[in-house]
Amino acid sequence: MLSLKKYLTEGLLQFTILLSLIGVRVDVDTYLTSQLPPLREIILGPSSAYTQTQFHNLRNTLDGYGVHPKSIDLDNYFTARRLLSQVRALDRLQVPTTEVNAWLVHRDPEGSVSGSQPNSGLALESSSGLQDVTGPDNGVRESETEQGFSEDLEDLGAVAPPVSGDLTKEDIDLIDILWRQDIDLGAGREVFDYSHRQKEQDVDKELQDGGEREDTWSGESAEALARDLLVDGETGESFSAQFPAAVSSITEAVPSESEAPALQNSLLSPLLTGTESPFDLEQQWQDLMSIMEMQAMEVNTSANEILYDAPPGDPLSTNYSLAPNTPINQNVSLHQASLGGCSQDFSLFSPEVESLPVASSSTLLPLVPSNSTSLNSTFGSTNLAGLFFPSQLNGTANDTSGPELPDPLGGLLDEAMLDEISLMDLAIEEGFNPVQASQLEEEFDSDSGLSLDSSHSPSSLSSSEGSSSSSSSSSSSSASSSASSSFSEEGAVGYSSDSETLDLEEAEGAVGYQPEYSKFCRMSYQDPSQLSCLPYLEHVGHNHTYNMAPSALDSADLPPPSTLKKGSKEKQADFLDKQMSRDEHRARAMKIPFTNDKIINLPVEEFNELLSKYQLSEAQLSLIRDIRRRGKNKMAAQNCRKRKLDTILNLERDVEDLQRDKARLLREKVEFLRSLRQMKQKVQSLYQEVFGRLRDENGRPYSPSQYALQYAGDGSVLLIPRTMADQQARRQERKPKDRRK
DNA sequence: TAATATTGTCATATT
DNA sequence: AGAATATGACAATAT
Repeated sequence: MLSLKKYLTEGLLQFTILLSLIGVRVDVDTYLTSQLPPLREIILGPSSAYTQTQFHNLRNTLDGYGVHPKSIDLDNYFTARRLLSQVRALDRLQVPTTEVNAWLVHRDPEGSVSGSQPNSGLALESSSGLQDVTGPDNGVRESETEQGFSEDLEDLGAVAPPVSGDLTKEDIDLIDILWRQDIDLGAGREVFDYSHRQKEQDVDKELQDGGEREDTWSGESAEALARDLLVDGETGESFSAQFPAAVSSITEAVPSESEAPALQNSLLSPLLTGTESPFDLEQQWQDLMSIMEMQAMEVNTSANEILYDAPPGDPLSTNYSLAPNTPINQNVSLHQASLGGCSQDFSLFSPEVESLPVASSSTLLPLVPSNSTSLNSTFGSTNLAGLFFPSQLNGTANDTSGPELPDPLGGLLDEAMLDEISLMDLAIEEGFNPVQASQLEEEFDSDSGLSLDSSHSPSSLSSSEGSSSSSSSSSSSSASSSASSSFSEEGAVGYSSDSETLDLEEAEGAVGYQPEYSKFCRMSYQDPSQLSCLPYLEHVGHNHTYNMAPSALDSADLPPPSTLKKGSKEKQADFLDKQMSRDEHRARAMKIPFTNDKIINLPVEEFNELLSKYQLSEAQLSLIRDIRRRGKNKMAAQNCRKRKLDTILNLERDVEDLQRDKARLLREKVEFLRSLRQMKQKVQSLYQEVFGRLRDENGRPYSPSQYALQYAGDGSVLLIPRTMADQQARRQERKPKDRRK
């Protein structure tokens, strides 16, 4: 048996956890408010309920255990889905619909940029938001560029393919599992929590059911990846054939700003011709992305590394690494001077790299230490990438660790998230099955926010006093499916027999139902079997019918009279005496002419009427009044305790829901980051594509060190000298800094 | 028998 | 003002 004290204590702990969770929420909200307004509602709903919880409003029914009204949960579910779809929408680059116009606004044949400002090119590019993706930049640098990227992406009209969804699911699942673990480990109360056990059973089911989903994509994606990799004959760039980058029109502006249709064709033809249908391309992209995601997951072994430090085999993550130094980046910059900003990203597309994730992560880890040779061999593709890109570009991209703007996304990876991620890593290390995880995630999502919704159930609110209502507390009571069992267990005086009708009466202080109470009470004591419904209430089977008249007990509690013979009558009487409450004994001693049941449960008027019918001594009247008072208080105490218990259980449920929400938000956050990474890569690739095909009036390619493409707000792309780009970049850099200070 | 859990009772506050 | 109810604290009882 579990003690109520323990329960209370646990409830308090849960409440504390809840508060802490709320604190976390603030952070999350800050990050996601713009994109995810509903999240705030989801979280605030339950939290607000706690502050306003009033026991008066709680139903005293223990029913509803295991009952999960799903209304709110569905909201959460759909909200999450919608948000995810939005995120994924960002991921889809539909370049074909984008019109790219390259204008040569200003020409600087002298190449002063490269000469006077050797590193300016880098700075410029990073500021424009392109370079950071490719470069071995550290976290700081990356952060600065990221903003520009997202904006640029929006300008490009990026739309998300469902591809990323498949990839991220696995990750999400893993995170989910971790979270579940966390919850399970932290929930000591589960031992006696009936509902909790049910949940656990559900989880087990989920684990069993969800084995089939994930296996399919990984293998296919690898093939698709290899098949999609192309190397551009002219530039040497390796890029994915599925690359949706279909530039509808690229206009090179000569100094006179006249269009050059020839260039347009030259640019577009290679991209558009020979590519497969858009659908296939997207599918292939999905596969590719999925592989990259998988790679990232497997490579990451330490909690903090997962997003912040880019593991050697995870080029994607390098973009988000907060740690200044990443082994692979260092190696690249030091030993492969030619490695271009984009080269690293493109390395992902190389079959070698792709094959890595398939292998166990252990193979990758040994490479982490600054072992240039191993890295080179492992990431041979990077060498190729370096060759593909002009040296100038590479040089600029390589290492510019100047004062950079903090990555706007960097804030997303706060301490809390680190913890979460670490958990995820642990789960991975412990051999969690991604397939199961995915399955869990599905179930998990569907269940999230259950209690939240239930807390808002109208019926519960209307129950007692309209003045204030604690949504959380009322939720459980609203579910009256198991009302009968719980009620009978504690012998609760008809209070909760009919939650709906009684509540209304109670609100008005009506006592009309009380005459029924004795019946309920008797029945409840009569039928101990019902007590077993709730494990922690089994003990309630004791007969505490102190206030019940002996006559009532005779009919109700005694075994069949036939079995009792004359000799047993005395025993029976003794038994009855023992069964009687103290007040009943007193009443009998005082020869009270009516039952305690009536004394206690009769309405005032009837009670007074009853008293008037008899000639009672002062002592008798006093005893009757005490009996009535004590009896009512007894019921009140029972109800009070029941309400308290409900409140605690509801709080516990709310905590679980909040934890679920937190996990979900975390998953979404990770997914956001992942999408952003992918988008940056795509934009970088597109940039290289477009820039590499630009030709001046003499048919010669522009030098990356002297010119740069710049995205305009209207979606167009301008070819401008790096000097100008540099200036603009600086301007953009300062603004955010100033705002912060 | 000790420890724990449950229930009853009282005092008090609230409705 | 009085009755009913709620609730914390403690006692009594049961397991």
